[in-house]
Amino acid sequence: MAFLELSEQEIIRRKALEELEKLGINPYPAEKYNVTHYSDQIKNEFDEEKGNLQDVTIAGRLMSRRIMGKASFAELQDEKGRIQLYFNRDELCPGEDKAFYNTVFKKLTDIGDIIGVKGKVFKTQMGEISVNVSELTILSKSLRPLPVVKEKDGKTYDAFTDPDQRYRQRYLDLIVNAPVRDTFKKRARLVQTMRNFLNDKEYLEVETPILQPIYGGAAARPFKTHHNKLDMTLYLRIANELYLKKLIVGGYDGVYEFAKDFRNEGMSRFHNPEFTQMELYVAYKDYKWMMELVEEMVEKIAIDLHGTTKVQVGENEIDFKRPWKRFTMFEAIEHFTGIDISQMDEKQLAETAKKLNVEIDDSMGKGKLIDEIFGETCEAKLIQPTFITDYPVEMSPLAKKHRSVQGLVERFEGIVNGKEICNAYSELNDPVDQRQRFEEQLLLAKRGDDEAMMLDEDFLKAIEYGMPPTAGLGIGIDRLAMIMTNSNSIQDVLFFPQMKPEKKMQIDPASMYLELGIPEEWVPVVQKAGFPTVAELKEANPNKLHQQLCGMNKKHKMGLQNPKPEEVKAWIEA
RNA sequence: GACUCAAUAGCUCAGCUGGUAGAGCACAUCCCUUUUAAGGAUGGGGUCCUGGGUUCGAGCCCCAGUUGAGUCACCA
Repeated sequence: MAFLELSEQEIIRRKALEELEKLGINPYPAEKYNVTHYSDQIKNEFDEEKGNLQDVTIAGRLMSRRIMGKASFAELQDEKGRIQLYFNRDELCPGEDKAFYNTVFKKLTDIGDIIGVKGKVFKTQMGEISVNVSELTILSKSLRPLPVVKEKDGKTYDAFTDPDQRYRQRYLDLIVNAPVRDTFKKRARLVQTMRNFLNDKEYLEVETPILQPIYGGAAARPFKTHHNKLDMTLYLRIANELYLKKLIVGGYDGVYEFAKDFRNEGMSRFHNPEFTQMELYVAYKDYKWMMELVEEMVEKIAIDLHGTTKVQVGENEIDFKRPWKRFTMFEAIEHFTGIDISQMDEKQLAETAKKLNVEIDDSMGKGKLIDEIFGETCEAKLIQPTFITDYPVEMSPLAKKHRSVQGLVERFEGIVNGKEICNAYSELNDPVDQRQRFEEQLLLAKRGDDEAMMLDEDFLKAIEYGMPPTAGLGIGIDRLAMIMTNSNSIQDVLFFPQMKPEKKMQIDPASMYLELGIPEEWVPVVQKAGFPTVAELKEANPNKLHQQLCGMNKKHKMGLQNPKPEEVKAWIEA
């Protein structure tokens, strides 16, 4: 009953599929197809004077067709780009029988089909390098029409832009919007550069559990799940910090992991429930050393991706050239507000926050207040890469106390384009202090902070055996990818960002209709008539339904035998 | 979670004060020179997001819902 749910264009394509099969052409052949060239290679290597590339085979998706009698032009898109194809009837069909050109190519091939062509490269009168096709193979017939996007001089016509469709059907976005493919290549390159950089330093890439009995290492709400056999609650990790530090205890001097983390929080253009973070821990180092590593690594990524340290992000040109600006948190606040809060107590901080229109509540301790003031007054103004150092101890239960300033820890965040991209500490390796900090977190939790950390005995046990002084880093790969690809939303650097499921119309299976005595061929017609469920059918007016069904039979020329009115009545009353 | 905006043909979008649903591309038919957003002519295609309401009459007005986007909140 295809015509009831398919669009006209889909029906036409299905018919073309049948026609191909009738002609003995398999629209989905099993054999491998020997591709010799990519589109970009042909465009780069072809030399009219040399007359090279006289026998090439390429494969890809047909993106446009211009048919003019016995000559046609088409565009083929492969992974590397697009190239024009030229089809000439008499060259494609040298003999008497021109059916292959007239029928198979002209009628049964559509935009979106995956095809392979063999031919010789030449330059058209318009000067475009093209392949003169002598052999055409259909490799996969496309049954749905593709959005058609056209381009001229960098101007795009009828762009495929609906974000809902682009994210839910990312493959379409990738087929039709070339810059999207490039964004994800850049993201892959970014990860590769980072990995090479760390491997060159002989740090060990490791994997640690995603399902964790106690979540920790960050301030966030987790996803909760359940293991049936063990009958226990498990959490999807919010960070992998504590496991990586256990590996430092175990004697590796440098470990890192590209980790998918999961946080059960709101979504926005900067937040997806699952996101990727690279965490790195290096023994015998401190946070100052780590700052230099971050600068060097990110600068290298910028150069690798763009050939320069300067990257255009929205309206800002960001320069990742070392060294980056450095501010302590108190300096930054003083710089942007003119207020020195370094000596204030909790009460004074709360008053200052109010004065600066920073929203606060009673659950906030001294550290949280300072953090809020910073977040409100400074963060968005830090466009060029900047390190903010020396955070209040209350906000950083896993960081080592500052070597010279009371009440602070040795911590820094890297801020670029007004957003945090990384977070690092001199790791706390004093087990007595660590236990105390966890206990303070418990107090915060009692005060109402639902992101306070849980006390992790297992982790404490590990560092009680002794962990070397260690520098640790977490760097947000998605955020960094956004900056490096000039993407406005995290959804643009994730292939499949989290989306709400589309609400599907409920449809009862055909068997339920058959039980009512409805002939099989009429079931989809009844459903299409506005009764997708048996329950709804039970409410129908039999006379009206009967007329509706006969009407549809006529309109769609289905050629079915109309049911009698009493039969329709019997279905409804069955 | 709050507020604002959006949803119409396969795609991009018009649609006046409430009165017979439109364009470009895509698709089909016919003709046709190596064309460049690209040949020409003709034609078909709609659950106007869903469900209610107001009205003689709703794509348009009102209410509720679905999905998306933006801003804010939480957060990396």
